[in-house]
Amino acid sequence: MNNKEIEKVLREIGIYLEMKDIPFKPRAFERVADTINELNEEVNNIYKNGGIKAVKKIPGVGESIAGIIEELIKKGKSKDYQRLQKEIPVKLSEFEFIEGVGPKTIKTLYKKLKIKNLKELERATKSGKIRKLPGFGVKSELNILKSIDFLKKSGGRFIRAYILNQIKEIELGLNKLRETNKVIIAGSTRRKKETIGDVDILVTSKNPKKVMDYFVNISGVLKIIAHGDTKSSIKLKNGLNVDLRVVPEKSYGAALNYFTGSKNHNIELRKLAMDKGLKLNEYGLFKDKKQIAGRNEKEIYEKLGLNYVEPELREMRGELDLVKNNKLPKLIKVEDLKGDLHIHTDWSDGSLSIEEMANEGIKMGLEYMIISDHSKGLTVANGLNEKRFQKQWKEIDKFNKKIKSKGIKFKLLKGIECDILKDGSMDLSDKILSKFDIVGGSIHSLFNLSKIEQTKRIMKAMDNPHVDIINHLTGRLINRRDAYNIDIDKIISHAKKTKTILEINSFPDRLDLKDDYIKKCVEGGVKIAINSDAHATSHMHYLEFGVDQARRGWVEKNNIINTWPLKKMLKMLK
DNA sequence: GCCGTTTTCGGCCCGACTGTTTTCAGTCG
Repeated sequence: MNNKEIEKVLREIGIYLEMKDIPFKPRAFERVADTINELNEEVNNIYKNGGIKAVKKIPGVGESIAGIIEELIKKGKSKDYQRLQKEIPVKLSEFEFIEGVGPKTIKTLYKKLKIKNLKELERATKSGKIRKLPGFGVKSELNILKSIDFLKKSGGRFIRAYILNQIKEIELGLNKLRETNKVIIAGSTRRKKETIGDVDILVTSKNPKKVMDYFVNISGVLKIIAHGDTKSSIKLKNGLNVDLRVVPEKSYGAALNYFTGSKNHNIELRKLAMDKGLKLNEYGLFKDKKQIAGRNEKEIYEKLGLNYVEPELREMRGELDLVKNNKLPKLIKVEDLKGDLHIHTDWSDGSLSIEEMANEGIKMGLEYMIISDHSKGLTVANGLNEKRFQKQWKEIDKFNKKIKSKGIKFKLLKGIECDILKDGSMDLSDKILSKFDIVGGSIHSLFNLSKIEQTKRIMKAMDNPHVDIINHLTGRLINRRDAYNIDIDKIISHAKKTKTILEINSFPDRLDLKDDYIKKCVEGGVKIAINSDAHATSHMHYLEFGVDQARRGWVEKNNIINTWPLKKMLKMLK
């Protein structure tokens, strides 16, 4: 069983216990499910290497849950889980995205109407049976129906980079209001997560009602979910939920901290406050009834005896242990990038010429760019053979000469995105690969090899003395395609051994490596490049999202080779 | 069910909003 499956069972056990009104236990299961969701390592491996003792070291896992996990790994099932399923045979996962329907409601629906899945819920809603239940009414029935309708149309999370402009527009509108003072996007958007479930906006204002009235009436609203004095929530036509909170100025920092999350980071902060005899909520840090901090985030951390923690780090991945010793990383910024090592042109599947792409790089203030078109194996992308590459080099030389004569400090380099073939050999010969300034290797075929084969394939490519970088290592497409099956730890340690650089591909639906893997690279001393993989000039600005991803992986400037000046960067290659 | 450099027992983060009630349970973040 993999982590996702184990997580699901534990989370559902928690929901079942909640249905049965059992106190505290649901939280215990939920907590472990959250932890496993964010775990870097497969629980399966932890168990294989260290047995049940190692499993118990996972925070929140004790005697009982460790037993359940062992059972899941050994037998693929859990007696406790099965017993609960038998008692209330409901497809919990189908109800997950129905707004306003939680454990207690699911239980009532089952007990009174024998509703076990979404289909039966929809039928009952349409026949007006729900409104007759105690505690329900016409409105709750309608809400459930709307929620089901919506789920059919969309579902899932949004890629942050693709909806950022829409969010910024809402932010701008709020900023223009006379009644608002501070306006800031909090939540997972501020933590720069690759995908976001909803948007949290925070506003300070002396006239919250006006702000709320404006907000629920902005254009593009499909439905008003809540409309209160200090909190409102809307659903936009594309399905995105946006929450707005208004707080007084003196609570701005506390509220920002609270609504930035993550939830687990906040919970730990509150516990820290409690240890000091204080209370932390979204209105401030309090000693008895007196507010001692909360105007800004920094003073809250300070009063808790901590340095400021950047939003990207607030995921309970060890940041609160490190911050106590002043050992948090100094995160990379987008201005630190001096070059882009992965650019396509109309020589293969890009849409613009070498010169057009290069000019955009100059405009962005980059000092160098690698032209890295596809190799011949990728025929769908008009990949280049040796002859065409040699022709392309002449054009690159010509451009560099022209630039130099104009006195512009910028250089184009000769690169390639070379296909890694099934057996790990490269699409072009070593002889020609040796002539490029920089060689990137990519997998564009045979995504479904076994874990052993795929891992071997990539490791062999790394062994090639000319392959400097592995591009988009795991091949995932967010919301569309899973990563290939690889042994990430083995590959990262092989990258270190062979001095191969790993790419953070900045394309919003790739963002490959993902943050956990980036953190592993940093910890393992593997060098990284942040590249745009641009096929048009607009894509070149995606570098920003690659940097965001890097920051979530605890990356400092020094970990990234394209923060170095050209000469030094080239020295870091094989 | 989990956890502990005060604790192996007695605590467990906290508040807003809705829809149903007529003081509150359920949900959400």
